[in-house]
Amino acid sequence: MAPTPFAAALIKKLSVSNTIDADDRQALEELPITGRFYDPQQTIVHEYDRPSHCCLVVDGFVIRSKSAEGQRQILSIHISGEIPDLQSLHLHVMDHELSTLTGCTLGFIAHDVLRQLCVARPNLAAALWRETLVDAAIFREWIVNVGRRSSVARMAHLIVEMWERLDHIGRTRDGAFEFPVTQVELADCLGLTPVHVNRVLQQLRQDKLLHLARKECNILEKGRLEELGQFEPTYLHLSPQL
Amino acid sequence: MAPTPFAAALIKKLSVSNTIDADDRQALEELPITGRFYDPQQTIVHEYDRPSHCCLVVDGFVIRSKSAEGQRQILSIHISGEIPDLQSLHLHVMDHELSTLTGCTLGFIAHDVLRQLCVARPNLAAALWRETLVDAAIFREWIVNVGRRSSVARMAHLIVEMWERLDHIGRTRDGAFEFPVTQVELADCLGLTPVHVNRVLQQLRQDKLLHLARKECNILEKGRLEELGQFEPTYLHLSPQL
DNA sequence: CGAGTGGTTGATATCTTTCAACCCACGTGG
DNA sequence: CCACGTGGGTTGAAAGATATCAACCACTCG
Repeated sequence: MAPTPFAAALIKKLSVSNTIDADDRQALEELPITGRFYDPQQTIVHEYDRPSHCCLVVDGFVIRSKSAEGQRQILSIHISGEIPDLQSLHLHVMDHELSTLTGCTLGFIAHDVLRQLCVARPNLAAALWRETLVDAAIFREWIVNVGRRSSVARMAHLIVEMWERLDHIGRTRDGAFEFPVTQVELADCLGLTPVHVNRVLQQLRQDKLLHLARKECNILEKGRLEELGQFEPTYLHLSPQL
Repeated sequence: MAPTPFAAALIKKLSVSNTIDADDRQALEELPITGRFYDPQQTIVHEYDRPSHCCLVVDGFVIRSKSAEGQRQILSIHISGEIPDLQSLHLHVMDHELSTLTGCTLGFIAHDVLRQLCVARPNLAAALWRETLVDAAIFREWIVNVGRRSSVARMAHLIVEMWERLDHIGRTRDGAFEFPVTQVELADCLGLTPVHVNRVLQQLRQDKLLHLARKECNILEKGRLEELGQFEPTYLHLSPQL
């Protein structure tokens, strides 16, 4: 059986932080996944839902979010190969919303199937657990980001994080990556106002650190951006050894 | 064998959100755990450490934190029965610091032992995985807290969260609970300044919602505090059904 | 061509921080 | 038993960062 693009994305992403052997790989390739295309800005799973499937991102950007004081806070941005609602395997009620940022190709995997997989292949169970732990590590860093960094540093940190994660699955090209996000959405990631995001981006552009426009992000000075955002990649755990 | 206070705390906490049967319970009671007392403000595990044991909180308060722009951000507060560095089972390098807030009785469990337990008792593996997922859910709520809520709402939310979590393990008594935390530490939880925390607390005291003093927190009007902090308990997943 | 979405701008308001001082309770040592 | 040192809490004035409001601009799509 030829590997589906679904399994391929999942395997590629899992392999970044986990050791996946041939048998694991085969088990993943045989996983029944039903695909579906979603338009931008669509809700995939609502808060309080009790999903029976997990959602695998194959293409596009997916976000998790919840609201407070009428404003939305984006909790995480998910990219190809990730399973943003993997937690629903053990946390039955959704405590936040899952939606598409851009048009997305998604694959849905039944919870039962995943549970069986975890029993049959403990190594994959550990890998999936680990993925949720990396998720949590990123949440921690986002707490620091909105809690303790200035608006410019926040933006710099977010951009470098996205670059690092996308780079490890081969979705960057010389300092640039596709990032079709509006300033309103950036504001929702960073706990800022859209107007202020605009000004922050102008400053970063002026300082020749970053150019974000037309669904594309160009990093001009990665080193200085990292410094500005105090970016320290340990928390991404981008290697099976870490 | 009489159950140690270590196992007892762990079982009590796990039972809040998980279904633990008699065999599970026995397996937990037989777990080799070495106890140790820690003074307040001591580091248990440093950032970049590679721990070989997990740390079980039996008594006292433990925090996870990391720093940015010279300021500390507290990421979570852990209470009796929790294992704050359970993630180190699969994430080998610490991306943050673990330390005591108060004097603490801690129990240390070797990673190997926990891994064996997960293999031998899949139900406990699921329970532990679930605990790390609840952790992540709390991180998400904290992102919302620092990202989108006003200083007063932040404080209200934090206090109600602590009340709920402590209440479920029987550590509250009529609207009050032990909470030996300084204003500086609260500031580090909420992404605020100690001075501002002081003013927020004064306002909450004036409005007769809350009185926090002498290591004790008195909740005067739980309903209005919840409203003020927009507290919605789903994210705590405080029942095996959720 | 017109509507709509996303981006930009300037003026002003608000919230939170900063800084510097002061107070109070507690514990310790002379 | 008092004097002092210390940690935590409190206060006021001023500065700074970010939010708010209300326009306006520039594409793109139909």
